[in-house]
Amino acid sequence: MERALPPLPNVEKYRVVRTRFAPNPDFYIHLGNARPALLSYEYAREYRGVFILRFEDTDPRIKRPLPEAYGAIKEDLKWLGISWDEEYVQSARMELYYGVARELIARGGAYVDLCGREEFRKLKLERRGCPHRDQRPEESLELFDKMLSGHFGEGEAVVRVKTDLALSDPSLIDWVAFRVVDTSKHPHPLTGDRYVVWPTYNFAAGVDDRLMGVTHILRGREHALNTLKQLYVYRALGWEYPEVINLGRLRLEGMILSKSKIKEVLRRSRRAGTDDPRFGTLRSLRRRGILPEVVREIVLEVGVKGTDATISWENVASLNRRRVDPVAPRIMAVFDPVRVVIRGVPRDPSLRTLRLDYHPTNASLGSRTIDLGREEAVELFVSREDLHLLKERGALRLMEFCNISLESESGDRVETRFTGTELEIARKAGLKLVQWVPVRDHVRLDVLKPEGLGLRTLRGLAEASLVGFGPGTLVQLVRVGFVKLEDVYAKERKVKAVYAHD
RNA sequence: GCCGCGGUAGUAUAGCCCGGUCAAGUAUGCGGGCCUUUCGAGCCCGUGACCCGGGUUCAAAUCCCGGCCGCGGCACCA
Repeated sequence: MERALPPLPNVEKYRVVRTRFAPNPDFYIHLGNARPALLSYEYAREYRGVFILRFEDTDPRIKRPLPEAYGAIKEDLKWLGISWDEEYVQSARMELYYGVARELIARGGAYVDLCGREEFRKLKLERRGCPHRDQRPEESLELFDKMLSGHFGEGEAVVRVKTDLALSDPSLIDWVAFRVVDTSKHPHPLTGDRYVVWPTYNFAAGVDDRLMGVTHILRGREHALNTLKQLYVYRALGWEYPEVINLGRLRLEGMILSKSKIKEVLRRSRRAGTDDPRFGTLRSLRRRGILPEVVREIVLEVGVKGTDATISWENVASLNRRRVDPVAPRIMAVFDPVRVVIRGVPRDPSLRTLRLDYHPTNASLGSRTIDLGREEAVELFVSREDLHLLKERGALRLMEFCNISLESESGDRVETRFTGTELEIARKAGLKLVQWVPVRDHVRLDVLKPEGLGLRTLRGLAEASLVGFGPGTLVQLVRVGFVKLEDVYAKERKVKAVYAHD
């Protein structure tokens, strides 16, 4: 059951509701980004409004855009079921920002400051303005043009928005709206070295929200201060600020979500990709077989709140399992395989050729046959940990096949005897039901499984029919868990999969 | 230097704005039962919590004050 979203504030003030999602394309987006994205989209839809996607790529130096991220983010949004009506890239709107800057300076709402970061900081903490604060707008405009023409190097000149020297929070005082970035050294992936004067987030985002007619902003709580900053631009230009809803953070327990940590893992581990199953990126979740509906469900459940929420992986797995269980084919696979020889299995064809459904209730998934051959002894693999069950009780039930009892065991050779096919007898005897894989016909199966911050490859064997499924299929390995197939090599009889959850 | 947020069962959260319907809801976990050729899923039953202290009130998880603990953010990142 999905919770209904609370109504947006002051919708009646606007002709149409316009919301936006504005990621920095410096990296792939993660579950945390899904919250504002999904909520903004949902609200736009609910109010028959407009949803805008805006790439905020105005820092070619520190948060340098990743060329492939633009497309990857769009892909991830589509995966989530999000579509957008308008799309913008800030680095393509530079002239617009310059125009607004000129107007703001002309109105005395901003000035060009040549004091340098440290000097300004010192003055600011004493609540004193720097000399440039009082220069005439014409002077600032002139300096601004010099900035644009490349006259100043990095750190030599900035445009500051005039706020209030008496502000108790010094970080608000005359914040920087434009700075110089040496794009000959740090070229922007889209515009190269065409621009050297770049708007800061607060300027570009603040201006764009106005220019794009955004009515309701849903963004992270960490932006609370930014709203106050942007308000000075709005006031100076006589604009009215949109409605703002600050959202708390969404974390995923046991998963690496932060960009910096992901990048660190990426640096350290050669085989890790941006969709590494340990990450909380949307592509990682997708790779692990988490359904987009589940992400949606979680985000809507957590709701439109300013409080942080930590989602437990158990919860994610549980929600996903509920949706996946009815449609995932069930296959037997064993890990750490041990060969078990079964004597005395009748050569009855109905016993030696098993026809098994892929799902107990979902008939549309079909079935497969397992041929156990006609040799005197039937040989199967079971998992080593299940061998203990056999040793403890002296007997075991091989699922869908027969009951066996232990005869002898030495080293890796386990001799057992067929004792019948009756499930009821096994039940009454309290035998464990165990999955198995025939020796004469099976495929190799490697499952990549995150364990804490590590990653392990479980090497095992699976029923041969596994190669009949294509990459991307979610299958349930009986008594093991759900895995998503990644690579299926039918000829080589090998399958690679990623562990989804229990 | 400054700004802000939060502390509810093992875990994650709802409720708090607008005090009574909260002897606190949901999910997960755990225990038990039913069902089942999985130790899974489903269904049923059960388990277990309002950080501490003070105040306001007929009544406080909810409002106020203090304390303790945890977390986040800004200052030419977005």
